Amino acid sequence: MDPHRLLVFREIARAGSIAGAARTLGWTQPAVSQHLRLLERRAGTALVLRRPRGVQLTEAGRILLEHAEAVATRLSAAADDLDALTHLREGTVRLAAFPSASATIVPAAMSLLGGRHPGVDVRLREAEPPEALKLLAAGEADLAVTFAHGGRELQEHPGSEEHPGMVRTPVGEDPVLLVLPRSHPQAGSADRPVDLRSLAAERWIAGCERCAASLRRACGEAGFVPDVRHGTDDYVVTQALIARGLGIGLLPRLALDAFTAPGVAVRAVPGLRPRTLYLVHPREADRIPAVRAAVQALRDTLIPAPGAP
Amino acid sequence: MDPHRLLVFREIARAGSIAGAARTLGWTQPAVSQHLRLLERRAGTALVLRRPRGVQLTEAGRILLEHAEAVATRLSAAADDLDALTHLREGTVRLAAFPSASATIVPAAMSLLGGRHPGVDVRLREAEPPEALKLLAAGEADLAVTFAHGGRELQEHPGSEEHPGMVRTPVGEDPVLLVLPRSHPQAGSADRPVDLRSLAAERWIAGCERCAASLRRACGEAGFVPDVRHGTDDYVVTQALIARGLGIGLLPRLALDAFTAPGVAVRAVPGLRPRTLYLVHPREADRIPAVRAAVQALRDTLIPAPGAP
DNA sequence: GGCGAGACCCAAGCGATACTTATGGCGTGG
DNA sequence: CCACGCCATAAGTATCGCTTGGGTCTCGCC
Repeated sequence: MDPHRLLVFREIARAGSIAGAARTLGWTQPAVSQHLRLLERRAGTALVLRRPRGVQLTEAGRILLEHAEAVATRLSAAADDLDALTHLREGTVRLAAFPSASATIVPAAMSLLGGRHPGVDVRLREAEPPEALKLLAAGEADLAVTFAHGGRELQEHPGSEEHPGMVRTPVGEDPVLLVLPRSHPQAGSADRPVDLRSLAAERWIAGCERCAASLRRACGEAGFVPDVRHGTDDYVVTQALIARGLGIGLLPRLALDAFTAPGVAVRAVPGLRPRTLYLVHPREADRIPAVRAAVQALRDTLIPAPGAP
Repeated sequence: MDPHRLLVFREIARAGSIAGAARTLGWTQPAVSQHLRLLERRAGTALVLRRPRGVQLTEAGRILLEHAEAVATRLSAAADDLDALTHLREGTVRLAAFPSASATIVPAAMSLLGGRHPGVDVRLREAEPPEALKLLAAGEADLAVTFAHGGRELQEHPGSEEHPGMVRTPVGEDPVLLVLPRSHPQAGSADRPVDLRSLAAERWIAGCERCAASLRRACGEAGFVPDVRHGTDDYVVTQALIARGLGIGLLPRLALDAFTAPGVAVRAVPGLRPRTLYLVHPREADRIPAVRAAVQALRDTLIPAPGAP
């Protein structure tokens, strides 16, 4: 049952004649006639009776016409659905982002995207970079916002981040700042830069594995090994510990944008390498309009930062 | 939205890979790949993401797959329906037949057909030949059982029976018999043939227009003009009048097979031309299996008359 | 760690399919 | 009665679609 012939048959039935169908199709009459002939041969029964003023459907023709109409309706619906997706009247983007981004730039980008394409549905799942990459690989997310410590030239060992088939584009840097208790001797005079070497005797609070590694590397370059007393991924917990004088730590600016505890002071440390922010998605995912639009919204939020709050 | 490509896409989705779809289709891999590429080009969005172990559907692909499944289901249902019609598991024949046939041979043929093909639905509409031909021409009947008076060589004027595009095949002859009251002098001695000339003084009861014309022609050849007193199409009415001695008449054997009044006698008249029975249908209607089967059942009932009651 | 297997893409060639052209039959209406 | 509309058939041609023979990439296996 060749569906193309079925649609030609539908035109014959609608026009009431083979020549009429040929006109609406922009074909010649024998072309339509041959389609009908082959269709009747496969069917094993006459589908129309040739009458002087055109053709008349047989019982088989009437039944076939119902199916043809149903097929045509489905094809039209499919085209409509695809059109809605390509023109962003519909669509879904499953976004995975790490916590401090999920609290700051991602909501801003989602708002921007929602204004541009109200029909596009963005679903956020908060996930640290390694987990976000797993979600991408498993097909459970379309787009991930990740970060990596160290400057752009200092990339970590391949194999962990180098998921095959994923493209990772840097979209900005997030400076790493020193967080101290307000009562700390170096908490005042925000203009004067802090030398990391002056903090060799401090007790430290580290974050996740990769953040702790970044801390150790920075301290190592400053000539000491940090005395890490506590560890937590959560930047609210980190600041609560710092505010109580239980240690000091490094936090990226995005985390501090999301939340800064009243009892802490924030200072810049020259030479401290920022973390790099990335958008990651499967290689061909940028051919999905909704993903492309989400990428654009995130870039517009991050790169020129025209109206980000 | 090319439906053929849509079905290829369904195979890709089902197999989970382009190469797998190619295997089930018996094609090479690039063939399937090209179909997918064109489909994605027309769609304006990626339908699958190429992954190491095959492909993974995007949102657009998942939606398209639903439509593809629906189309495939419809196509399969269409093929099934056509198969049922061609193999006579289903089907409808709208039959038009004149009254005396409708009471005799048509029920027998319908019974025969019902035994051969229980799924075929025959719908009988009783109609005199001119009306039956109108039903055929209007497409409201598929097959007509008609008759024409006069031997096969003596056909009436064209234009009335010569409906264009209709084929008329003779399927038997129906002798015309003389019907007398039992009290009539010539009612006895059934073996002796009756000479029409001996009935010149009788009062006659005529049937329909064409039957009356047939009567007049037969009497004219016998050398007299019949004294027609009454007229009716109904062979029961005719016999009621005859039984009461109100006239005599000619009736075909089929009518007498359907009903013979107790008060009448039936005699053969040598030289009286029988009426010819015909099956009529549109030229191509014999390419409709159900019609062909109905024609065959009617012929089997009429021609060798193996088990006709 | 190099290397084959599997999956995919691209470009080019060829063959089958499908549409066109040309012609004739049939029925209807001016 | 002839001209027109509708349909069928046959042959030609052009397009589409599948194959062939390259290549890249990832994974898994020695």
